[in-house]
Amino acid sequence: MVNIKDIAKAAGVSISTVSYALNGVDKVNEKTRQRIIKIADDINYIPNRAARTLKTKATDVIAIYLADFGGNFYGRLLDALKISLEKYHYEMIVCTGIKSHRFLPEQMVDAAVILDWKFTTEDILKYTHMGRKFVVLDREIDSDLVGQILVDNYHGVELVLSRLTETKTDKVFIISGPKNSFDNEQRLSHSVEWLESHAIDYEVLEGKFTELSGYFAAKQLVKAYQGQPLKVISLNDEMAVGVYRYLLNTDLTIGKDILIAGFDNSEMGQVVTPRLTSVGYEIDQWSDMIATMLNAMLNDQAAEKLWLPVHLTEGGSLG
Amino acid sequence: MVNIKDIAKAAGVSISTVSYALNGVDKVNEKTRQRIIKIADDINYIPNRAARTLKTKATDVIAIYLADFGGNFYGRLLDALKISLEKYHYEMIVCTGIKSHRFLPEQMVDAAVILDWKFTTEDILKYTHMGRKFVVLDREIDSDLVGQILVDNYHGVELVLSRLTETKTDKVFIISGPKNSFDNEQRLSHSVEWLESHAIDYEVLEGKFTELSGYFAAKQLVKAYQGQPLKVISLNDEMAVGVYRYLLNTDLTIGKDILIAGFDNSEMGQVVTPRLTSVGYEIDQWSDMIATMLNAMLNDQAAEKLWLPVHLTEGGSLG
DNA sequence: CTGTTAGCGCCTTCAA
DNA sequence: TTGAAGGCGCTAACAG
Repeated sequence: MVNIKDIAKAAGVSISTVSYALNGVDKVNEKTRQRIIKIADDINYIPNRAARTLKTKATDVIAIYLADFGGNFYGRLLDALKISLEKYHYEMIVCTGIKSHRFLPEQMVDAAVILDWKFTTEDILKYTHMGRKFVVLDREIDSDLVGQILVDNYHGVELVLSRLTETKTDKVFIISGPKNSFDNEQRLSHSVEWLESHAIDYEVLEGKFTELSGYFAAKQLVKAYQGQPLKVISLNDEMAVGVYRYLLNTDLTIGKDILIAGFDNSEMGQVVTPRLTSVGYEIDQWSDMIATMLNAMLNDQAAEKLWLPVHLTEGGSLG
Repeated sequence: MVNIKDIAKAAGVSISTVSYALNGVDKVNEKTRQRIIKIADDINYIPNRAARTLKTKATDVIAIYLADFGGNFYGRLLDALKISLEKYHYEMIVCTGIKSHRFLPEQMVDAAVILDWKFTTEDILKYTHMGRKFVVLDREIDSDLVGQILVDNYHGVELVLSRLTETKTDKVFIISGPKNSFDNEQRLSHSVEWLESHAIDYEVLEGKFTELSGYFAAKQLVKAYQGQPLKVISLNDEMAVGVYRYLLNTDLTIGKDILIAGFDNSEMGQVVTPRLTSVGYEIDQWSDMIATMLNAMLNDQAAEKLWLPVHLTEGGSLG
């Protein structure tokens, strides 16, 4: 593998001159720089990252941690993050599994974005004290050293429930998600709080954030139907779509007999009829906030805790 | 950040003794080894990966390259690969984007699995000659230095078409996928060959491997329907499910008026009614083959070209 | 403007 | 069984 020494030899200069030339340090004659660059190019020189990292203590690589690659929700965020991080010249890698957490103390990556409930807060704090930088998207941490950018689920719940209960409401059905999901916990607990404080009855149907689990929840809904429109808040869109699908086999219709809203403003929800009313947020905005904060933190600015704004996209599913 | 030197000082030995002790080299007194290990543990020592890589020229990290994280995100394969690679003690990272291709010549990763049509064969061969190892899943390469493990689409097409044409067949509709997909190209070209060699008429409806594109293709099918069952090969399951969905709005039914089979044996296809007949293959087998071959190649054994076996899972969609 | 040199943290040969 | 020392490839003072 060709290295800086080979170039120096070929160019008849010292290795430091090569290093300066290649790194654009303004210390070397323009002509020799061009000559060196040409040679480097000709022999296909690419710097060894390990050596550079060892010296500079920085990799400019940011790792995104996921619990697993199942489901297909995080695809859009990952693609957006890739673009946002590139604006700051960071390279992105995606990791999963406990063992890969080592990359941080090993100094193989400078920082991490956490979307992985298996990555313990304890470890995050430990590595933070080793100089690694973190932005978490899936938990609240009581530390001003850890960046936090969270979907504003509180506001989202309020938007849905106040809209859903504009007309007289005896009861609201909540289709919940899996226990280990931060978003589920937030949406669920705030829904319950909101409904209790407004003295509205509710019932929780347990789901898993999958279309299939929404499909099964819909069976319960149909059973509960007694001639009056049923009001439902589904804690994500996929499950709401499952409800749509189940209702195709019945004579109940969305927007009339079943009034339902979801979260995430997913593509799926935009395609069904009537379109699903959903709490949305801008993925690109999220990824830009993340990249900007990481960049700030890597330049020794303070971490922050921010909420990602949400809005209600109205379809016809609330009538 | 604590290093080998700190441990040496704390233990009152030299750094080489520490290195031996920690790496299990059988050269150091068992008692001092235990003492050293204890100290390393106490002060939370974790070796610096850049330094080790620089010295050993190996990272034990394998990169998986994807074109993007959207659409047909290969979640199941990635999760399986993670497990298979762990058996050989390799770490896995997932990368996307042209710039991250640099990780290979930079020697940040030892090997790569390619599922990314944007990663050119030219670059793969170039990096191969620099000592990096590759297994490609999305193309055939005329080189015995590059590992290749491909879904046996030829056999898959034969299984579907011979089954589909058991009864008298005038014409077969093919719902194709996107141009840049290797699997699409193989399935499509072999379908055409097979049908031509059997003197059966065919028509290609262009799709994109998405449910929505299948939905649109179904409109064409319905137009073409003239009282006789229509025979359809969908080059993946998602599009076939799109056909199911569209037909819900019509009075044609799958398994009677429309006979359809797909590829990939996806979860979605197992849930619809009637279940979708589909060409399946074992993801775990695929990931094990990949990990085993990579491990062999990294131990200087020859690369191979293998085909992943397929089988036909019968649902009711062919009647 | 260019060269010499001292490490970064680790592994490993050679010597004791 | 342990230690000293060289070097992996690169960067960045410091000299010249």
